[in-house]
Amino acid sequence: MITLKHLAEQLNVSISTVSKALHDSEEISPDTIERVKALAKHLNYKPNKVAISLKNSKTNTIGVIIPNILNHFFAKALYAIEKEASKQGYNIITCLSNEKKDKEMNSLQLLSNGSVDGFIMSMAEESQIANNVDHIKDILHQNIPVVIFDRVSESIACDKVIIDDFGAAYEATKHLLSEGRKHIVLISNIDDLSVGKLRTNGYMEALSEAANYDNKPNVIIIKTNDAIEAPIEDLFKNHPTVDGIISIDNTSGVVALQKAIKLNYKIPQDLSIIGFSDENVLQFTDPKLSTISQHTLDIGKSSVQLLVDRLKSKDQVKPIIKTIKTKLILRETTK
Amino acid sequence: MITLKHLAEQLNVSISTVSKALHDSEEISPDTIERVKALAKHLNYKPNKVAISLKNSKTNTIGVIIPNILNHFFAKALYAIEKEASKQGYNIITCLSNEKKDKEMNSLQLLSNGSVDGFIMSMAEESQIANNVDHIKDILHQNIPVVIFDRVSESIACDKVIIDDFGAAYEATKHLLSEGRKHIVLISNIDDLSVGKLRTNGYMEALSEAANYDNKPNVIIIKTNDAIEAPIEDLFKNHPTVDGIISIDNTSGVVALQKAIKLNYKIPQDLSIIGFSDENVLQFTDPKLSTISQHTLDIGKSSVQLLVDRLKSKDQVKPIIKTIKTKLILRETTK
DNA sequence: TGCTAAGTGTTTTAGTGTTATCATAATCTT
DNA sequence: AAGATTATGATAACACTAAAACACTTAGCA
Repeated sequence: MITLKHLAEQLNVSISTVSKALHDSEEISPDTIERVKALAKHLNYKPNKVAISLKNSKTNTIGVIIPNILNHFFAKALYAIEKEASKQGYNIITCLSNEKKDKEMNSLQLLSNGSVDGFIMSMAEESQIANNVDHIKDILHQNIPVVIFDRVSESIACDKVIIDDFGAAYEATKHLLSEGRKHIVLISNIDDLSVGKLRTNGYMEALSEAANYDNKPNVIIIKTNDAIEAPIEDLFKNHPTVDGIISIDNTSGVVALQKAIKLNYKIPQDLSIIGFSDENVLQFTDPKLSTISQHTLDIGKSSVQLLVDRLKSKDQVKPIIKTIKTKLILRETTK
Repeated sequence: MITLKHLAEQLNVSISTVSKALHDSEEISPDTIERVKALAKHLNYKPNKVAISLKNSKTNTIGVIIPNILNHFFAKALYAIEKEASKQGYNIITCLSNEKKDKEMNSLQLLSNGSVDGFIMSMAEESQIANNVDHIKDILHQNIPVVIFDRVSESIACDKVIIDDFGAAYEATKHLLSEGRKHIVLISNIDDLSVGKLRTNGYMEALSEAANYDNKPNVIIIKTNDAIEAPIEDLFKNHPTVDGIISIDNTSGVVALQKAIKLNYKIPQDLSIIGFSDENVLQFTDPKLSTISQHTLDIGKSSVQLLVDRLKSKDQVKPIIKTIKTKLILRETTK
């Protein structure tokens, strides 16, 4: 690795002269600047990032903690985070908590030793179920900024990026009601998560406000590691009259669609289905699934922007909560 | 941030003493060691990673360059890489080339300034089409180790992790032939990639070896950004007698399955379909897609192991090419 | 003309946090 | 009292940069 020292020795000048020359300092003669730059280019000199980080006490690196990269929502969020971070001159160190609180805690601890300037994260399922957030508060106490997106906790005072989960499910339910649906079921395999509960509440509220809706709310909860298919098959067996399904996670909707097709439901004539997710590989279903789009790219981008703003501002601004608009996208599984 | 200096001042000892005490040096008295450790723990001292990296000229960080994180194969590879790296005490800096050669080159350049000890990457589509690999060779010339997985180039001499693409497609084709299929079509939307070409060759070879197979090979190539659905609909329209489909990417197989169901093909009686990919969300199709599993977790894990070995060994071992076994997994879309 | 003041281009020094090496002082053996 | 042992401290090095110091030249002015 070429260093300032190498350049200085070859040019018979001091290290600082080289440093200043490379920074186009006014103090250095044009001639020297030129000679230094020529040699630097010739030897493909690159300033050592580690040394600069040490000097400046900042790394221009963001720690990103993702609960589950195999979940398309998080893959897309990571995509957006990387893109915006890169644009702003930051690298990202990626950690995958795999929904484990211990791994999440470990990653925060390991990177809070000067490795990163701040964190962007979404909470692991385990942390969220137990509302176990002390490890995150620890980081904040060390004055390392944290931005949490999607899966947040009210007990942490930091910047957050969320969507209006309640409103999104409320709107989707309203839509099915407006289609004249009489038996609307909600399917969730994320009931343990904050966002899951909020979305369920939105569904409940919309139904309770509906004047001429006679059926009781029907929420089918699928536990995290259970098979998705069996409960959905049971649903169609026990309640063949179901005519509206809202899936509030990003897989059960597509499973419901597959099963309904297999059982010869006419979609959307007999049955409407609304999923929850950005467009993704599931778009290849036929008919195409109507979904609530979370605008995942905006979520990722906003998270980076909040963090970068926080890193740049010296004075303590109080926590900002940014809500990203969702959009009900009607494709072919709704009337 | 708490430093050795802080501890030293508070304890009225020198910085070296503190450092030694924290490392359980024999030179330091048990009493002092205890006092130092107590205070360190109390103040939550963590050795500054950046300073240690500077001192040791190594970062324990791996740069990972992924062509497309929205592709399930790469998401899973990243998952495996992160897991193994974490186990071996390395962090990963993730860069997404988004199939662009420029972004790939940029990431390599930006991180080759001491930010990472080595790279794990899979080549961007652009780089691979043009066999544009000088930027990767540059890194190798700087003595920074690189491991390339899946999408490789023969003109680069470095460690690689690949699968037997030819053999995998050959075996799958053989299987369909053994089912007595008479019109086997191959669908590919990765014809520009090295792996795509190899897989296609495997299919061709298997067919050419088949004694009583009368149809010509039929390869449907879908260009990267084109819609997948139209060519597949055309296939069924123009060749309704198709009775075997091999998809060598990880999406077209599931689209073919959807379309076939819609057209009332009985699967697998009338038509067998084999996809190419690990299990993923697509497992929710009904019937379940038979696939060639790439053992993506092994690919990621092996990549990390090769890199770590390379980083640890002083002497130049010549490049290692590791081939991961694939497995034909027969589910419900094959007889 | 001679002195100071200002300007120019460079080097020296110090500091970022850590650790390895060498030095030193105090205590203990013999 | 010389030598060994024990505990601690000082220094240098990693690569870099900001600030201070240093020569040297030139300009301004009595």
